[in-house]
Amino acid sequence: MAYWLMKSEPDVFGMADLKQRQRSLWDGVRNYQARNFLREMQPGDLFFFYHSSCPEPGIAGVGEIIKAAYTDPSQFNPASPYYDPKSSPDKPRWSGVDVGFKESFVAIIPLNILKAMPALSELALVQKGSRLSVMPVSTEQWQAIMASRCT
DNA sequence: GCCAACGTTGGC
DNA sequence: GCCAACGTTGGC
Repeated sequence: MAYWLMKSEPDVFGMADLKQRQRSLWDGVRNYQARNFLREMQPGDLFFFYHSSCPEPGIAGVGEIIKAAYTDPSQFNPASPYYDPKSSPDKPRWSGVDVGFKESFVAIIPLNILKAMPALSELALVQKGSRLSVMPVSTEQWQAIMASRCT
């Protein structure tokens, strides 16, 4: 079992949306490093749901990987913002995973708090200039974040 | 809205 | 293979 962190803009898809729908395809990842992490995910893995590009950036809760990576259909849909004309069905570029709702935090753990935690100094999220939207989280990092949330 | 940092593209 | 130009991310 592995731990991860995934970013999403809550205006597009946030923790509240996952809570309401309980299960969803996590699509639209268009970065090779992030995609490769998606492909490593296994059912039962847990991830932090991070809200980006919003008034209160931070970790909003926990989700679970329900289904391992498969072809992200949005890459073939010209009407989708995630459309990739250079991808073809016989050689798809991009993958998505199915995720499920686990826990919505009482309060978002804000980015500035995460940045101040010594246990997270190696986490890409808090490193200057990092834009990686899917990243692995170590057991120690996971426990440090879980211990810092409001209950 | 600004802008630093990054990833990708494409000419050479 | 280099690297300038461009588009995007994402915090502030």
